[in-house]
Amino acid sequence: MIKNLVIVESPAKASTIEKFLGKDFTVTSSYGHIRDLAKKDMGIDTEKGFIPSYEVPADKKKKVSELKKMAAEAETVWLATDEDREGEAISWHLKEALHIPSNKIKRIVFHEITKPAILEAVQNPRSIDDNLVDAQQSRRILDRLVGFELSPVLWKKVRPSLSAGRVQSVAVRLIVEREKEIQDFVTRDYFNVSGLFRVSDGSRKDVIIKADLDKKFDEEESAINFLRACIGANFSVEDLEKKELKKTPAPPFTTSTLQQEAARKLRFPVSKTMRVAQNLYEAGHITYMRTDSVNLSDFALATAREMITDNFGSEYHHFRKYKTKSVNAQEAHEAIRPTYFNNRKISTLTRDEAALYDLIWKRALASQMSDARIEKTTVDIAVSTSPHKFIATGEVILFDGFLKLYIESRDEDEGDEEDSAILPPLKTGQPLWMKEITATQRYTRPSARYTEAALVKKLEELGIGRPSTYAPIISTIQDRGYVVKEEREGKSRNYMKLTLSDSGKISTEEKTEITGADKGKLFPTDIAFIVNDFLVKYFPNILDFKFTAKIEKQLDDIAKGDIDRVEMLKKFYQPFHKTVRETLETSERATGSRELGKDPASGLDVIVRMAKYGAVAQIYSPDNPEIKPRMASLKKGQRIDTLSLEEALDLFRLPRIAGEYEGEELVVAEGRFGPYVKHQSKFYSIPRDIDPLSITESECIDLINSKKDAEAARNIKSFTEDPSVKVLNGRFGPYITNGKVNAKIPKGKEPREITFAEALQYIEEAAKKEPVKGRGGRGKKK
DNA sequence: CAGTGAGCGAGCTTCCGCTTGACTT
Repeated sequence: MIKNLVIVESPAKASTIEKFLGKDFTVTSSYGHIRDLAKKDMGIDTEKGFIPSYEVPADKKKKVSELKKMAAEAETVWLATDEDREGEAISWHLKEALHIPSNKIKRIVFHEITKPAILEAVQNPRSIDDNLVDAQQSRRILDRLVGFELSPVLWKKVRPSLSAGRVQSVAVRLIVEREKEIQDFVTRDYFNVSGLFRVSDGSRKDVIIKADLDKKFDEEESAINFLRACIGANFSVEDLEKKELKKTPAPPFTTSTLQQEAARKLRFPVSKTMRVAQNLYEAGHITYMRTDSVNLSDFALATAREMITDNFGSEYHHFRKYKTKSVNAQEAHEAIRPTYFNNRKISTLTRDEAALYDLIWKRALASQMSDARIEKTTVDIAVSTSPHKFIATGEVILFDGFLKLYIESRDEDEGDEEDSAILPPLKTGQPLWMKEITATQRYTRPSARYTEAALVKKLEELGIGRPSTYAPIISTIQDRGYVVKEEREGKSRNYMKLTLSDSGKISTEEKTEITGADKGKLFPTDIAFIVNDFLVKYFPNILDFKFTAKIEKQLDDIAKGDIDRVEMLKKFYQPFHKTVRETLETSERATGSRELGKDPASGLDVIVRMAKYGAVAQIYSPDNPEIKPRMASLKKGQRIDTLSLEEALDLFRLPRIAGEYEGEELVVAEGRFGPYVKHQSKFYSIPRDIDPLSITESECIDLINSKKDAEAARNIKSFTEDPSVKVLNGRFGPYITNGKVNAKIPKGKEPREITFAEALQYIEEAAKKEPVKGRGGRGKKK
């Protein structure tokens, strides 16, 4: 008999809480949601008030029957699921699915796992908030309607098995639009001017300071003119400004900021961050890792204060309460922090766990530390022959504060880091000597492609997705073939560097740099472009970046009891469903077809489009179906949106006939393993250094003969009794084979002297030793 | 491994947000 049964969502949470509550309480967990909409007929009756039909998924059946038994035995059931929309719904589902009578139920909530918080929650039970549950059900139903009506449209109009949804389709849109932006970007070049100046105050050694010109030149000519003007000019300190700056620590981690920092500082993919954080959480080292809150418990604030004063002194402590910025935060948990700040290092952790723990520890503690105070000096350097000025900056840390512990990293596209050195003491009017001035050609850059973490950040800003779904979204869009994470090589590009030296000479140098190389970024696939264009065209409101925010507002109104759930769903579904029906009837099949131009040989049209087995280039006549179209698959790395006419025409240059040998054609073509020559139904790979488009007849014949020679050298002995049985020379020395089984040759036996009978015998013995070779394929393929 | 691409039709795919394990070539 159980007196008090407490149900929470997470088993790790359950064991912690059990310790706080004492003997009269048994604490168990639901492992998240226990029911979901049925798959059949969408699980929603759209005709009659959007009535959902729920069922317990197969992998939850056991858990639910366990919970049912416990609930029946208990005097009181405390539903202690999270204090947010989903948590409220889980409590309601528990009540319904476990058939718990209302008078046995007490609903309690807390958003930090500390003893006072739990005890207070038990003192203040309430009942289930039906409005909040309604809001969750509306969210769930709407997502199902969108996903299960939109996806089949894609199956029909684009390709089977594709998917669309409120969250994933917007994530894909972000990536596609960024890629288009990059494609359409027109680079501009300009010249950056910087100078090195010598400062001398007589007594000490000369000091060199670096300063940048306040003007960028669009033309090489004006850059050179400026350098010329600097020859023999006087340079002096025109103005000197000192300003005190304040730097404030970042708030403690939420799921999204943890994912971003772990990506920048530790190079973790978001999935790894979550896996490692889960380990730390289950071992009791950190608080819950799926949270949108920056709040710290009173216990955490007090222990942080103690830790900081003891280790750095009280001047380093600054009490701070952070407010969540993101609009849709539900704040059911604390920020991510170490459970105990005095656990600086934990010896039992793996390297990854230790690195992530260290990051969490520092960030949480630094958030309670003082601001850093920095003195920033800006020096304007006048040029006697020009109105432009050089500007040098220097920084001195007056008080380090939180910087003692933690510096937040920045993304590469958030602007160049200023190199602020320490400046020597300077006075207004002081002369400076020019050591060198350089004008370097630079190019403007488009926005950077999304990394996983940058996409999470963007989604969070738009209020799309939740802490528990950020990592799964990244996997989903990759699993569905919309996005690939990969490395792409850049191109080399020349730039000019003009240098004026202290001897008064200007030299010009041409240098090269690599541009456009990208690593670990998210790239859209061909199908992503096609699906996105299709969805944006026919379902602009669903694909609107503000769609989720609009829905969230309505869900809030439902939670407040201001609007009715059925009304809200009806208002959304009626026009949406109408558009789905019309799109199915009227829209053209989307192939992402692009016209590239004319084939000079035939005068026919050349297009590139998506076909059944992938992207193809096609030469055809749109007016005359009698002419059979020619098609060729795109090669790896080629994409519909970037393929040029020349590249498309190259695809049709193979297969070609390179000549004749022994009365048969030499066919040159490209296969899965690269280019090959086919002759007498045998295949000969063409090495990398020969271009298959220009390989000659004699080169083909050489290839064939050298392969035949190699095979002859391999063949030690064959038998007329059975031509499949051979003695061959392999990588590890001579062996016997019958095409299926390979056998070793006993020591001391001369390979040339093996008889047919001996060969058969060795093969039989070898077959017994490893009877399952090639048949042992057990495990299922994912 | 060396190429496919017509058309028919059965039966399948698919959403988001809560939670953890169970799996190895």
